[in-house]
Amino acid sequence: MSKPPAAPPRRPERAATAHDVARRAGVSQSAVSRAFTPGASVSAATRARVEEAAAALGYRPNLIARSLITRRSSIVGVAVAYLDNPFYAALLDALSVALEATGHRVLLFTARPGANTDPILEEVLRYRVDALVLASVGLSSRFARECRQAGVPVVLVNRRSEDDGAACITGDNAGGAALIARFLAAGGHRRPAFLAGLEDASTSREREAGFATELAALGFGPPLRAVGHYDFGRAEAATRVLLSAAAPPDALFCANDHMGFAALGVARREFGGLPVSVVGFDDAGPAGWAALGLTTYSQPLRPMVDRVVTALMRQMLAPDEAPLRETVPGALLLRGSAREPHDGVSLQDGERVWRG
Amino acid sequence: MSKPPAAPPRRPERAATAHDVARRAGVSQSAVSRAFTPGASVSAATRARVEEAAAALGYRPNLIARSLITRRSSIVGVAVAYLDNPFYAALLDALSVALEATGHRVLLFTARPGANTDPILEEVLRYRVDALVLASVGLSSRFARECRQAGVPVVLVNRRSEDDGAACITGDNAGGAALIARFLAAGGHRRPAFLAGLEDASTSREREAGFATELAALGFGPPLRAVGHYDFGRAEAATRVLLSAAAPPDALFCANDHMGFAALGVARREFGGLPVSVVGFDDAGPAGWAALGLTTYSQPLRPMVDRVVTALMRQMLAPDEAPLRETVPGALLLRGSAREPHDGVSLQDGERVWRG
DNA sequence: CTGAAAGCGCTAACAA
DNA sequence: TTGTTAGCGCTTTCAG
Repeated sequence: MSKPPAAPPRRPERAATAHDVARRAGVSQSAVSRAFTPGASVSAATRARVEEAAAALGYRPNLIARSLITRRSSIVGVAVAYLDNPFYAALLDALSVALEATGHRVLLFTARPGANTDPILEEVLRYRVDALVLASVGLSSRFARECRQAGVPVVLVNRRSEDDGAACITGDNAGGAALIARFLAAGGHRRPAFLAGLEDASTSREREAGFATELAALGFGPPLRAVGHYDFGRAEAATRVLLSAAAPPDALFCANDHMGFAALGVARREFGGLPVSVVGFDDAGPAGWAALGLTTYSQPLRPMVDRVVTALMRQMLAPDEAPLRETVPGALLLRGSAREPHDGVSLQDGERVWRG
Repeated sequence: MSKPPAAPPRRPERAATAHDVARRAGVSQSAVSRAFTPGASVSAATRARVEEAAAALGYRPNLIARSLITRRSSIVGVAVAYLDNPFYAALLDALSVALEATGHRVLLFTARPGANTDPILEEVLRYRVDALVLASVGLSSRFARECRQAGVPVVLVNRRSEDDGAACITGDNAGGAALIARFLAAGGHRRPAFLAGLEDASTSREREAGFATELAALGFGPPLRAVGHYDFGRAEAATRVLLSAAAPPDALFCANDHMGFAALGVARREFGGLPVSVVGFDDAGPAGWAALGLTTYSQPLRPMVDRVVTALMRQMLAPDEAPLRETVPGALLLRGSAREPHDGVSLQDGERVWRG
């Protein structure tokens, strides 16, 4: 007769607690706590016994319980819209890495572009996050006040808030757009057009204003215009409308790269005979792919993320100082999707750029 | 004399607690708790008084405290590698939405491709997450055991684990790769090549095996081969090597779309004269962009995410049942980057597909 | 350096 | 339906 197979190891009813470890190690529960607290004063002997018992029991300190008492969760709430836009995916990636380096975790909230984000933010505050980062997500002034009252620092990325209680880190929307206007003019374009994102997004508005103002200064009339709502399909449709016009534009500045990719596809596949320059904004990953090659004004990821983390830390350490409001300069990267002026092209970090 | 400006409202030392609300509403603290618990029995009158007091004090239930006692955090840990790969960005987006619909939040962990993920997972378990989703991230068998002991369901996406304690949801690696082999053969290609991802990733290995096996069955010798490590730059370099050979391949099956985009760029920009078909795997967003048009075998996002959520729920409700292990079938989407056979092309949901 | 004791803010029996 | 009571697992004084 063979022995019956051993019963599978029953999962314990509950995870081991500091108490269990203490009992097994023959020390007090607070000794266990201290053994797992970096700076605490524990003798080597105690620590060793605790560690052994902890290992035997598979003990893992409960961070939930810890944050209850320390009132710090080490969690940063991050709300992102447009995760299908590679720029925001990359931003989230970089942000997550940077926050992990400061000992924080990311609690992710995906916001739907049009929708009201207040309920989401309401929810995230219940988790007692240490801070909030909103990437291309709006913040109502009511909610900004609530966050201030709750003592939760807020950093907006790529959005400007009316409320000055929140830090804002943005790319150089106005400057970049103006540079693009000069670039297109210098390249000999006569009929520039603008493809807008969401009408109520500060990014799209600032880029359009910068573009139109500079064009006017250069003696152009108001540019042609269509709205892509920061949506790929709608940007394709808008591009079709623009290029089908009796007098189509010879240059198209898209409010972001994501729409630029859409415009590029339509221009190349459906209007192949028509020479139209396409310029984007962001320098999202695919813009640099050889198969696409989208000329674009960059929002440099690393510097922006660094600023976000700095702003966060500053507000956590000195809540009474004014929040950081910074504009991070980018560069106009020449990738081939737009006809270029003869002058002003230079090399920077291996990339061809235009300085004007 | 004008009055001095009113002092800015001092942020309260601490957030209001259920106790504060109770005192103000003239009820017990547990009444407050019940007023904020969906199914609890509270009279309309009590609820009204509580809600009023809560609103006045800006009270927000502390979810940390709640999870301490309920032992459920409503948080799912999600570890993702390759967020720069649009497929995984979209997967995360869809997953986040699906989990929010089931009342869960996503605690995000970004894993670096090569690195050991155990320390990260160790950390995430301390947050007492209700479950763990690993997207293209490995799970050591030691860690799989730890999760089982801790009672934390684990779902792997696009990874197979040796350990059968974790649920696995994958695309049809073998079937898709075999279909691609038949597709290329039917299209008249003579020298197919394979661009591998990471050598130790189950995705790349299964796709290569399926491809090579089917080619052999069709009478081909072993395909040419290069390794791109699922990295854009290295995939470009590998493509260059393949296409520079004395007898270059006339078709290139890339282990994923991300490398396919790299290959497409190199093939089109650097080897324009050379007719080489490129096929990917995933159907990542840009594959469908008109400007790129990558023919690829899809891993359908929604069905996969649905399965992930199902697997998660099942393990949370019935921890003793065997975890789900499912392969989600895709389709070979014809986007123009590969020469096509005359026969077998059909239409499905507005997409041209090849069924073989 | 160590242990005892007092909570963090909340939920969940249990009586009333 | 309500209030009372006892913790969830941990950190943090405070004595010793």
